[in-house]
Parts: sequence; structure tokens; C-alpha cells
Amino acid sequence: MTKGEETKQFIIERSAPIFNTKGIAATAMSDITEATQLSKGSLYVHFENKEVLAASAVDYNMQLLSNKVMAAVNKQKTAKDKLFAFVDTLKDPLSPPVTGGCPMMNFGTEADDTNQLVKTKVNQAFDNAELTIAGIIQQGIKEGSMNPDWNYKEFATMIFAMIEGGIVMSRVAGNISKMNIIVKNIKKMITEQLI
Amino acid sequence: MTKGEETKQFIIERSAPIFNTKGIAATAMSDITEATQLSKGSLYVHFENKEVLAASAVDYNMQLLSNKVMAAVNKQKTAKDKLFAFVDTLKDPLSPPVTGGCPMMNFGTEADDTNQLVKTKVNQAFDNAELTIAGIIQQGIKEGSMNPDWNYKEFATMIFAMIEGGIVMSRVAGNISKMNIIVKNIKKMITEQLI
DNA sequence: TCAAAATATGACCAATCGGTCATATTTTGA
DNA sequence: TCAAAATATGACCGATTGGTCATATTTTGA
Repeated sequence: MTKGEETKQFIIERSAPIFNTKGIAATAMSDITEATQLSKGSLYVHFENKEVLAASAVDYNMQLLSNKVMAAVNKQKTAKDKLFAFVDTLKDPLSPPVTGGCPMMNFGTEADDTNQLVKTKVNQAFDNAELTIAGIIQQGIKEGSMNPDWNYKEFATMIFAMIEGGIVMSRVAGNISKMNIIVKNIKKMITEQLI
Repeated sequence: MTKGEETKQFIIERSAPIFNTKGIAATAMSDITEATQLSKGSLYVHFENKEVLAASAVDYNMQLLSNKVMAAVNKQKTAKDKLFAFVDTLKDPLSPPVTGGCPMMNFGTEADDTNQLVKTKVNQAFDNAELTIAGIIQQGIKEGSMNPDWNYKEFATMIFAMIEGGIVMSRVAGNISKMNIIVKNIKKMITEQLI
């Protein structure tokens, strides 16, 4: 990696948690100069403008989340354990795997009326998450440990909606009691489909 | 209502959809002067500052949503029909009952790290929504139309998490296919508890 | 009716916004 | 090694931000 590429990556890493916490609109380029200790002009050597930097930060945050989830999932062997690991990675929104909370949630709500590019990125991330869940269940069915009549595609949508909803509710409440209820019931729903 | 009170209310009504769509940080006082055709100084006669106006707009949006939901719910007689009406009011996030989408979602995600006042308001709204659902089910159990062993408090939490999650996912996707799946399954879960 | 109180106006303020650019420094590879 | 290319600096730009205030207009109730 050249010096320039290193600096570019460094800027993304430092700015990603700021964008995810404050939001794109509320994050100023001066926040980034402060966090990176780089001059303004240097930022603009690596990024055409704030929008491009923000888009990179969105990608970075979502990739980081995906990596953490997949690392936990891949540690497990059975489909059931993988699903549980997926859920457990996201079960504490007050200590989230990515600083600032779920980037799909944060950027999705900010962008849905205003930023087509970010909106598309978030949508793809949602689809990927569902595909991951669906893929695990497919494996479980093939291995004979899960109910082959399970409508797992619909379940993948529901499980993720519940988690996302639980995240907002718990973050706003300042405690994870609602998320605990949700996680418990998701696991119950999974268990009911085990053979 | 005095002239001043009327103007104050007028400002809130005009600014509420803007705050709910663009977000608090991204909404400028100049957006409000444009929408109301009032001078800047006049805005500051009625609101101490932008933060206070935004808080009023948050209240207004959430109250408006609550009113619409309750109006639909109160048209129904049985507990089952009331629950279905509750869900049906929120089932199309692309044509939401409140301009800009669910205010709890929008303001909740923007405020959770940055605005304690708004955070508290949203949290109360979430609790109210759950209490409404729980209250309907209590009525159903008392009337003998719903399973008395139903853990309806947990269900109230789950139903709302699913809806909120479905809203983000559908808004970002630009279509309501995921929300349709969620609504269908929520209704199925309700039906399973009918006697 | 009419004067006092409330409300509306818009020019104006300092601070901050995203972004530029001439210049200086550092990195790069032939 | 060394010159060309890439990168870093920070003063500077016009636009916009939230907010103020002297002044003008409208509303209010005795």
C-alpha cells in the first residue's frame, strides 16, 4: 500500500465512527480534521468531497459489522449455533459491535428521503444479511437438523426486522430489556424448527 | 386561541414534516421561514431557539401518528380487529400516516447519541405504543376471545419491533415486499392466539 | 376607542460550513 | 541519487448557519 492509500484508509477508519454516531449531515469536515490531525487540504487530496468520504465511511461501517458477525458465525459448526451466534453478536445495542450502533439503521433512516446512493448501499446490506440467515438455515435443512417445511426466507426477513426494531427501542430506552425479550423469542422460534 | 398561539401552532404544523423528513440537524431555520412565509424574527418570538422548535415538532409528529392509529383502532369493536387495524395503519411505509415516515424511528436514531430530550420523548412514545397493544389484548382476554395464557406483554414488544424494522427495510428498498411478509406473519401470530 | 402589549419585519452579526489553491514537504521509482 | 510526482499545509473564499434587535405593525382588552 502506498503512503496515499494508507492515509486514505486512515481517514476512513477515523471518520467512520463519527459519521455513524452524529450522522452524515451533522458531521463537519472540521470533525474529520480534528480526528485525523490532518489539514483540510489533505482530506481533499484523497476524497473529492464530503459526500464521497461519507459514502466510504458508510461502506466501512457496514463491512466492519458484517465482518464481526461473520467471524462469530463461522466459529460455530451447526446451523443452530450459527443462527444463535448471529443473534448474539447484535443482542446488546448499548455496546454495539460498531461504534454508533447499527449503520444500516443509522444511515438508512437518514438517507431514505435524501440520499439515493447511501440508500442503495444500505438496501444491499439488508439483503446480504437476510441471505446470510437464509443460507445458514438452508445448510441446517440439508444436514437434517432443521424442519424442511420451514419458510426460512420469510423467517430471515422477520428475524432481521425484529433485531433492527429492538436496536432502536433499546438505544432510546437506554437499557436492553426489550432487546432481551426479542432475542429470547427469536431463539425460541429457531428452537421450534429444530428436528 | 390568541393570534400568537395560532401562529405558534401554524409554525409547528408547517415545520413538523420538514424535521421528520430531513432530520433535525439538516433542517435549517431558513427552511422554516420558507415553509411558513414568516420572517426569522417572528419565529424567535414563538420559539426560544431551533432546539425548542424541533422538540415541538417531534411531539407534534408523534401525536399525529398516535391520533391516526388510535382513530383506526377505535373504529373496530373486537380485540382482534383492533390489533389488525393497528398493524394495517402502519403497513405501507412508502405512504406513511405521517409525512417523512415513523417519527419514533427517524428522531430516535438521530437523537440516541446526541439529544437526551428527544430521546426521552421517543422512548415514552414507544412505551405508549406497547401499552396500547397490550391493552387491546387484555381486553380480548377479558372478553374471552383470546388465549389467556398468551404472553401478551412480550408480544407487544415483538410486534412493534417487527413493524419498526420493517419500516426501515421497506423505505430503503423502495418497495413494501418485506413489510408485507412481516404484516402477514404478525397477523398469523395474532390469529394463533384467538379462541 | 386607543394606548399598551404582543407580534412581525428584515438588516445584521459572528461563527461555521464545504471547498480551493499557491506553496511547501515528502514520497517515489528510474 | 535526484527530479518528478504525490501529498500535506493552512490561509482564504463565498455561502449559510443559528440567532439578535431596533423598528414597524397588529392585536388586545379596559
